[in-house]
Amino acid sequence: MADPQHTRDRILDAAENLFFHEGITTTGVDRVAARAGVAIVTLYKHFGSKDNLLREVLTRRLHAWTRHWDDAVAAAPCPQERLVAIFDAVETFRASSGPTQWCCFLATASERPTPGDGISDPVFELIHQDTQLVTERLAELAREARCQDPATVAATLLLLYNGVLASLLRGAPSDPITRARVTARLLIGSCTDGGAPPTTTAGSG
Amino acid sequence: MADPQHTRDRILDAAENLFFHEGITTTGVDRVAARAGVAIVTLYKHFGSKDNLLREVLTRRLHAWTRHWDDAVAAAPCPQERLVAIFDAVETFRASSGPTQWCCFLATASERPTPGDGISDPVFELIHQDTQLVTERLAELAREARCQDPATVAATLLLLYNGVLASLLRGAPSDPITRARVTARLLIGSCTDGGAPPTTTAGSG
DNA sequence: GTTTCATTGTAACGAACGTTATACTAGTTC
DNA sequence: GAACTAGTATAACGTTCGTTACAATGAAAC
Repeated sequence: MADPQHTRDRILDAAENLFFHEGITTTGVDRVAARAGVAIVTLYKHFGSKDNLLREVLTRRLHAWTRHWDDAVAAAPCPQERLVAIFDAVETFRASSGPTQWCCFLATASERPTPGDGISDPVFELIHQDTQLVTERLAELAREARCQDPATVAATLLLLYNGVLASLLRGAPSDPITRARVTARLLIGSCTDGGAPPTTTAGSG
Repeated sequence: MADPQHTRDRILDAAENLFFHEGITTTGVDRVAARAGVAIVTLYKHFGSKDNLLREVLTRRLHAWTRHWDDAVAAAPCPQERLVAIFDAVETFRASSGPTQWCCFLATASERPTPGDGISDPVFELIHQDTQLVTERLAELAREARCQDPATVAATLLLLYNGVLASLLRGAPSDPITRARVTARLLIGSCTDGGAPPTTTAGSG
């Protein structure tokens, strides 16, 4: 036994599952420890506090999400499809990370009191970091796809992306990822010079 | 003094503001009472429990939202715009209900552990009720607007609607309501008989 | 074989929270 | 003025939660 990294990962896994399945405040540290199969003391030796644990969960998740998105973009056949690849990434990410029902960053933001005035909350920093990552990257991909107005396209795709995340929480519409893909292609097709957009968008489901 | 209805409303206002600004679990009953300017005992005389208070807050909010949406639909000049009116309703609803940052139903769902098995949670019933209301109504409006595939149009509008709510929480994109309106019109124009939409035909997923 | 390291079990502290009981005040109604 | 109503103030109970202290176990390192 005694592999610190393995223990650490198990705790992070348990926290991620519980926090974003049952709520962060609702989930006690004891339940996280129990789920991970470790003692509470071990959890505190590794992370120091619940808030710190949450921070590390979000950090890990941000990295994992970025990796999934990178892969999806790399796998896309053309610049237009690279823009849509964000929805493929949501799909594979969800498939890989188990039954986490929805976006950890939005869930955290909704549960947490907004930090007042000049106070900087490291957790909110992470949420903002996630938002900025998605925003900037979409704009960059939109430029590469030669959209007439990359900023607008990026904003609309971000809207669709947020819609997918919230829909997965709400349970409706039933297949938001497919809907987002179809809508995104329609949008991209209507605003790029190059192309007669494909008339059939059966897609790479 | 001594107007029970007024007291009741004040408590509901305070609860709505605090619950969906700082989180439900995070907000204590004492803070709600203090914000409403009433004693904790009065709060319990009126609502019996925190969970019951939350239920009534959500109920009132669902009714208010429905009314706003009704008005927006009634004010729209044509069937196509009646479909888009949901986004006008979000705008006026937000303007009227103060700085509540985001959809109370989604926030509640994200904070609350999913009820297991056959257990029925009245709060989750309300959330589901909200989802169903929006879904059915959008489908009905889509039929009235003579969309080729009303169900698909409704699903996409629901996706955009969810996107608006999540975007308002996240703070990006900056003006999600306008973005949603533009996207919705593009979508509706591309699938109704009447208009001369862009050449793309949205595949039926 | 002692030291070191990762981990465990138990117990407890202090704070916050949901909730209730008791006793009290002020206005309304008859 | 008695009865009723709406609300207040204070205190407390039981629970849960985040966190820490203490003593102990077992495996690897030298």
